[in-house]
Amino acid sequence: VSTVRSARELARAEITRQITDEARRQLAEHGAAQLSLRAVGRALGMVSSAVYRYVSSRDDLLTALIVQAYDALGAHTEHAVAAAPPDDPPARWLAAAHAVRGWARAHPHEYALVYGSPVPGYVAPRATVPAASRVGLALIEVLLTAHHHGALATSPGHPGQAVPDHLEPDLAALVADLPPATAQRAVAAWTELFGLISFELFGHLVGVVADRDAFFDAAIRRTAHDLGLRPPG
Amino acid sequence: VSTVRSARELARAEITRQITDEARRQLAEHGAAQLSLRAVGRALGMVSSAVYRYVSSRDDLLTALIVQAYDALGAHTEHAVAAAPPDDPPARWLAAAHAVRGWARAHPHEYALVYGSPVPGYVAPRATVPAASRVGLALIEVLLTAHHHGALATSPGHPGQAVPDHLEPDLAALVADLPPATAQRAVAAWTELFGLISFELFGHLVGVVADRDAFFDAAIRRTAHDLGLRPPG
DNA sequence: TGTACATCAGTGAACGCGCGTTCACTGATGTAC
DNA sequence: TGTACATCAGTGAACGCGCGTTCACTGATGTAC
Repeated sequence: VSTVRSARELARAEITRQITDEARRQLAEHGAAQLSLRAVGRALGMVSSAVYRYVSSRDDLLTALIVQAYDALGAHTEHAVAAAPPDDPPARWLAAAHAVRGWARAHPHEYALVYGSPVPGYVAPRATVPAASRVGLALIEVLLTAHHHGALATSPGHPGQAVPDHLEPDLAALVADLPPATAQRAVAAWTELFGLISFELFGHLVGVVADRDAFFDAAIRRTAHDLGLRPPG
Repeated sequence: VSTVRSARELARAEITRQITDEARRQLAEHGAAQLSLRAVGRALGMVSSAVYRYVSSRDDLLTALIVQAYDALGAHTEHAVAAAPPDDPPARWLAAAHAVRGWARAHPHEYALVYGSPVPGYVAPRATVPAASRVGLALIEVLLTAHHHGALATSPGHPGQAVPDHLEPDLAALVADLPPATAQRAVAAWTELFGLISFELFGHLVGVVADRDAFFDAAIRRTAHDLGLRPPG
């Protein structure tokens, strides 16, 4: 009985998937501003009002795409870290950074959707938070693992300067094991990573940086070093 | 005779100014996507087609706003640097950084217009380049002045590692006097600065950083130190 | 100083477009007895 | 196994909106003699 029942449910799930797939395709091609429910329906051969059986509003669809983009980027980054040499902390950090950049360059409009200017009138629901956190958590995991293996040099910082805690409690708890100066640096490194990628994708390196690959790689290596990550041996 | 002639020209200049002013007001309030020639005309009490006497297209108006935003940010930053203690390089760097952040927070939509996701279908003409360069040039000037006054510690970098040149020739010439490692770091510091601000304005620090002012200040101080900038005495 | 002409600002209507969303409806698919 | 009913997917038309841009036009402002 439950199989029969799920026949309709399966069809429903399948068409919902087709709708978000097509929406993602149009997002990738034309950007978030051009995304319209009518166009999605048209591409799937259904009348615009039919789309409303599956999606309650345009914002609803946008939210789905945002979560999917965060998840795709997060998964891509996690896999890259997992594939890096486990006992080489700087290599793991670099793998994460290059994974983020690689995904962003391959999906510029999806990247812009989540890391560019906020869509006017749209407020991201809390449901997006876990997906949005994956890259940050992957980076923290690299640092924590290095620290637990004793592969984290104590961050120099300003000699003798106290490190106040600017972070939110939840995050502070996550990085409690790290030296405070390293934790602060790590958040800055995280923003620098996305700053580099956004500047590249949004055209601000034109006339500034000639060799983007090498520049990015050098910047990230320097950051990894400044964070205290050291290769084995 | 030329005064009479310029009567009409003055009127023209005045109304052109009113149009861009109103456009900027609407940009600040609703964002670039909501900016429309019709709405601007309406607010000024003119019919939409009349606006075309002064502006050749919507893209034309957008370009004007972009240039004005870059110029406003650039001028604000330059003044802040000029007002900082001239013999204190880190203080000058911090003044520049805080000026950029202050302007961005005061004009979030204008900031998003130039540093957020590119407007779909819009291609910035070359005319925007000089205005867009002003913040970067201000930062370079701080470094060069410090260097010429011997207030720039040699950047540690990776010991013994050669520093390849990833920069475009025009920029490389500008920073030719700086140690290569410092120049490379400086470009990364420039992207980090905007990365920090974009993350703050675009909502990515929610749940991450509690005290944004202190976090930003600490990050920029660290960067200034890493760049080799040292206070006098 | 006055007149004929050219320039320009602003009007109002229109073209053509696409959008999000609603609503009453037809048919098909599933459910209960 | 068969019938009466409920659920749901998809249709087609419509509402109401706003946009960028063009075009023939009226009147006012400036120019040349």
